[in-house]
Amino acid sequence: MQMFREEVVRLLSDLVQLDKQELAMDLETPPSSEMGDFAFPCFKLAKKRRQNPAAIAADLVNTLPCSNYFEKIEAKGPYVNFFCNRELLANTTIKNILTQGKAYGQQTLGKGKTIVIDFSAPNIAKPFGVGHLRSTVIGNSLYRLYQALGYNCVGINHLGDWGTQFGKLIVAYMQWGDERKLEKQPITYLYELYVRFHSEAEKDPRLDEEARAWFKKLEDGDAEARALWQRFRDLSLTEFKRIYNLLGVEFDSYQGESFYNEMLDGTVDLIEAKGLASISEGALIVDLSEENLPPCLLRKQDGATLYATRDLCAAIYRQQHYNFTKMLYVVGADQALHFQQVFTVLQKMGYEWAENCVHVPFGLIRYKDGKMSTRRGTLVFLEDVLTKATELAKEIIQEKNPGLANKEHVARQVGIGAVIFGDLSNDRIKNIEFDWDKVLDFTGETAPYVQYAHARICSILRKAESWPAPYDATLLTNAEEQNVVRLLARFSDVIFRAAQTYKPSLIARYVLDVAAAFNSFYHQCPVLQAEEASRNARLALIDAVRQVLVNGLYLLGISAPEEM
RNA sequence: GCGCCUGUAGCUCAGGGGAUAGAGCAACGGAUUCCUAAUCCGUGUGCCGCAGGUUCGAUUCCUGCCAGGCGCACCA
Repeated sequence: MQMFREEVVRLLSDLVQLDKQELAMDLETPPSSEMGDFAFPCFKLAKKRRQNPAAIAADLVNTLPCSNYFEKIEAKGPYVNFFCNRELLANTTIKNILTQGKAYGQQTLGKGKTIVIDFSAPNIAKPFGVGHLRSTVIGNSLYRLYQALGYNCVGINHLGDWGTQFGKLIVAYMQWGDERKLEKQPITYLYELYVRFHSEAEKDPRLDEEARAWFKKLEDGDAEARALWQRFRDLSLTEFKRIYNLLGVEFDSYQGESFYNEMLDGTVDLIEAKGLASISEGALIVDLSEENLPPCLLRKQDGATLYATRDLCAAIYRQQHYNFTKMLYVVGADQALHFQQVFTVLQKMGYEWAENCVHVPFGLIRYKDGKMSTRRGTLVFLEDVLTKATELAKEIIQEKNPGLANKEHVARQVGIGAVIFGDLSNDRIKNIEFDWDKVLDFTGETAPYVQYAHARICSILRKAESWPAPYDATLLTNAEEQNVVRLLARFSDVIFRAAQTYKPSLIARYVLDVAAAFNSFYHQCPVLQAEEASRNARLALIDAVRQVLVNGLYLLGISAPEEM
């Protein structure tokens, strides 16, 4: 597609007083393929030349030189519409996909640059709820998107393994703890203790004080506190890794908040040395009133550090350690202010790279009656969701394709794929109302829809005798074939835009479009039954679709079973 | 009160300042001697929250208002 775009720019730039950059920006995709592949709007020229845009469009069409890239260039109202040479488009697109394979769509513009992505970051000793799914799958997808652009990616799971909550947990465990229960179902049990702590603390505020004291002890290296903390952390991490394994998510680093414990004093000293810190109401803060922000708290009255302190410390450490050109924080939109404060403090400290830190926010998962709360115990466990989705997928397989080998495995791919896709298919900024019926719906705009298209293609390719064979993609000129080809040609543009806007949803939408275009084609055009030349061209086409679906689903962190 | 985000079909949502605003779900009707019917085709629905502004052109950008969500000092 790029080569066609460049050709349009080349053709127009001789006739139009606009620089090539601006020209390329102005090019549009017409609303319907009947209007061509590229459109150049003449409104800007109309102003410059003080002439009717439609007249300019007509004029341009007459004076444009010929090019074998386009089979037709026509004026339609104020637009000049370019129709790609169908044979050439089909031929280059299919050839590119089939020769590049998994690499199709990838670019190299990030070569030599490092991007740090901070995502998932569940809290130790709390169950992995559906709320954490968002950060995990969005972050994972961004990781893969930036890899596809050639960046060196570092995925960091900034575990919530430090903070006052451990004081609470230690108090709760020492008061009501049961060794055997902990052994048996660590996370669930720790969760129970956590919920119990909060309900009891409402009656007895002294518990909160005790919790704060124990966290202080933990921070000061108290052996008893430390041992309990280590135990909770190890048990939790084991369970998290099981979930990540189900989701197919990996990290380059599990350095959580606790990792920075030893460096915190140094960070606070540094901020003080720069004259940015002050005491307010007994706490150590960075005043941000100049920036119109509430103060950033570095130390509580009791001297213990806070979330912001650790994030500042971590950012500085990561810059030194990874020398990133960009760092993404995939964290809920409810923490927007926090990141604004942290980034502002970094800026005040004189770090120019602060501007390369980006908060990638997303909406909350909510119930009909409100936000999910770990404290109140109104949490849906992610593992339950994954299990139910997998079971449902298995039932459907049992019904539709009882002879399938590997049912278990495929059911997991489909069920979990559906859950991931459900999260990724809409703009991340929107809140999601958690609804079992929707999570467990596999029809319409879902992962199974895309996976099914892929499985069908694989099935045809399996049945095709004497394939691969030489093919002539220039035969792919009918409407259904061209629709598919045009979409396939656009893949790398979509990857670029999705990465640039941090929106995996664009890939999800794209992959739906490709699957839909294929399904239309499938019902309209026979492949195996077609006369030989056409058969081979269509086999090449669907093989290309298969590859793009695999690559696209991969970018979302979803697998593509060959049968389902 | 201040700040950030959201408002598009009955529901859930797409929509790169541009041409006639689109999907899925739900409803109804059709398609399988043929490559997986988890599919496809058809039927209709919109003061694009409201009011101004910028622009040749605004669902898209700006301002104000309304509604909902979130946040605003010792939680993360």
